[in-house]
Amino acid sequence: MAAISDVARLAGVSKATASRALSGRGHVAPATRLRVEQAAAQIGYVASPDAASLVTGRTKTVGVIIPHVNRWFYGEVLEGVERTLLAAGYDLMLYHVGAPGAERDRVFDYFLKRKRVDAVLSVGIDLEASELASLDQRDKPVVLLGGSGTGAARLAIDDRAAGQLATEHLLHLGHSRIAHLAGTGAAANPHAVPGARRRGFLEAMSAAGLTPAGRADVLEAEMSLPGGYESGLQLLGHPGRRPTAVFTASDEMAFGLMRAADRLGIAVPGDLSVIGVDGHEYAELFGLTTVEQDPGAQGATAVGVVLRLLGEGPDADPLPDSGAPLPTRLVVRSSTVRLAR
Amino acid sequence: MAAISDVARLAGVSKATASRALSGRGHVAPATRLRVEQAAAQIGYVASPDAASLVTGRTKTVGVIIPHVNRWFYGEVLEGVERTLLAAGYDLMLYHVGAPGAERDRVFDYFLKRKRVDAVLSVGIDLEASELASLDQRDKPVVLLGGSGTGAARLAIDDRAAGQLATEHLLHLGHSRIAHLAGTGAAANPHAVPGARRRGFLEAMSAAGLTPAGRADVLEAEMSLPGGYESGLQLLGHPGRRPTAVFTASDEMAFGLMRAADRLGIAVPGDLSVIGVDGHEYAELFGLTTVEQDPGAQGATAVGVVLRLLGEGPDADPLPDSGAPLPTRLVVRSSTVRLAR
DNA sequence: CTGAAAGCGCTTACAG
DNA sequence: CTGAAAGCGCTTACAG
Repeated sequence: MAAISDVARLAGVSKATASRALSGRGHVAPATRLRVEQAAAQIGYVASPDAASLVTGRTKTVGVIIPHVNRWFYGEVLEGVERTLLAAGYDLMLYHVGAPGAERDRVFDYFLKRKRVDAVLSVGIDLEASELASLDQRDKPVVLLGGSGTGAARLAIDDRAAGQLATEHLLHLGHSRIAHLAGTGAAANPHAVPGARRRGFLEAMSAAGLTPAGRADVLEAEMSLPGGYESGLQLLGHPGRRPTAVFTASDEMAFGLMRAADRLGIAVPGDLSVIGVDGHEYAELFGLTTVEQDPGAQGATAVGVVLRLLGEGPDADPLPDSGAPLPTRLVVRSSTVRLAR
Repeated sequence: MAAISDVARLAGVSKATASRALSGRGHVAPATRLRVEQAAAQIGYVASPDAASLVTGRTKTVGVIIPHVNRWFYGEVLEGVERTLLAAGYDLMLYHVGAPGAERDRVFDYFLKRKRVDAVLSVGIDLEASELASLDQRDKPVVLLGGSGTGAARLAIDDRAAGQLATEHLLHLGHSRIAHLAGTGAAANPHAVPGARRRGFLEAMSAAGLTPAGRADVLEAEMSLPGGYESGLQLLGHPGRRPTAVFTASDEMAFGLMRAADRLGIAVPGDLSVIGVDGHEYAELFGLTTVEQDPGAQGATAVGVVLRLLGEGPDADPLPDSGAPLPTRLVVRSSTVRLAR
């Protein structure tokens, strides 16, 4: 394995000069630089990042913690994060973090505590105070994309507004009997994503002088297709009064709900209007109206913040206003129509 | 940042002893070990992996290269890989590798060439000879899960057999006019996944004395839902004779095809039987018959091979027979029925 | 512009 | 069972 000393010897300079020539830090005579570069190329020299990290204290690695990798939204984010990180010459260390428990503790207490990452990007995770404290203690930048947690830079769409907009769209179409399929924990934790979307729903309803008629109109389930399907069957299969429109907390839930409607012989949008949140890649094909967001771009933006906190990039580049929510837009397709009277 | 010298001082031992006590390598008196452990816990000491790597030459990190993270199959694999790697105390460095080109070269020439990973796990990538050579040169284990490439340990289902089985299932139900939606490049590269599945299809057809009637019966498209939708419209919208059954190279393609059929007023399975490959999480909900595989388990198995090549785990643990294909099974649901006569 | 030297934080023969 | 010393492969003040 070629070391920098080999390069130095071949180029007839000291290790220090070779290092400077290759890294671009410090002044080196152009002719010398050329000789060093040729020597390096000749023996296929690649610097050992570990050795460099040891002295610089920087690993050029960002740790990404994420609750699912096989869910559309997170996959998109991850792809945007990876692309942006690699373009900046950074490695991406991936950590899948589930529900609180031993495995999760291990990620925080062991993997993230070591000096292996320069920063942590937390995607869609509800960070507990102790976890955030443990990260802060390391004195490394922590950036949150979605999820919840206080004290770190956080980027997110306005989930409450998204829920409100989706609901208002349905109200605007003349619906009044509107149900909501919320994500798990929506009622218990009003500040996490499911809770915020649910609040938007409730606020829009009460602003319209409508209160969901009892608990039956807000069901909680996993924000996945099966979650939407199961809770959809529960909602639509009930012999009582049926809603004419449903706002689901995610597009995947909406797909499940549509499937459930199909099974029960309920036509969308004839008998039932459906709106989701996300802008899932399948939404267009299914004609799903949705409040769209761009997870890939969000991942790229979040990495941009991480990089700036690490002092990379144009010096003067200011941090984006993390107070401003990430963009969303209403995309109306065929799943929502004016209520027939 | 606490260093091992701090631990040593606090425990009243040398750095060498502290290192041995903490790592468990080499003999240390039980009482000494206890004192060192308490000292470490007291100051929250965590060893620097970079420093350790420098001397041991091992990074306890595996590089994973993958062509998509936001496709169901790959997401599942990645989750299985991540879980298994973390359980073994390894970090996962993620590299998204696309079509040949500058970005892809950068991953091989820069990121993977450094001494940062102990092994490389390539998931579903068709590795070129030069790329494989570049990895081999590093003298690190390389394991392939799916995809193609020669000279490295490779785990995969038998894609040809999967294509054959799917086709035979349709033949068995009395279908003879059967079309195939293949993945991109199937005809050009018979040894990569799309090509192997296509070969299985063609072999089963000719064994039954049937030849697909011209090119129209084998279309190529992206192995995604939109790919299946577009090529499905092309196939089913054609005014000529229509197939009574279709074998799609993936479940996601099948979903797209079913959507296309729906749009054209063709009933599944009444007018058209459909079978896919994968065992996608949505397959059950859509009633899709499929040749199921378990990507999560495959990822875990592949990591097992990597770990054994790295000398981890029970010594005597033999390598699994990489000649034997990974398991698949036919799951019959409502999308395939006997041809009405 | 260049070099000699120190040092980043560990682990591992080598002695004892 | 334990310690002193060397060294992994770099980078960075410090001189010159």
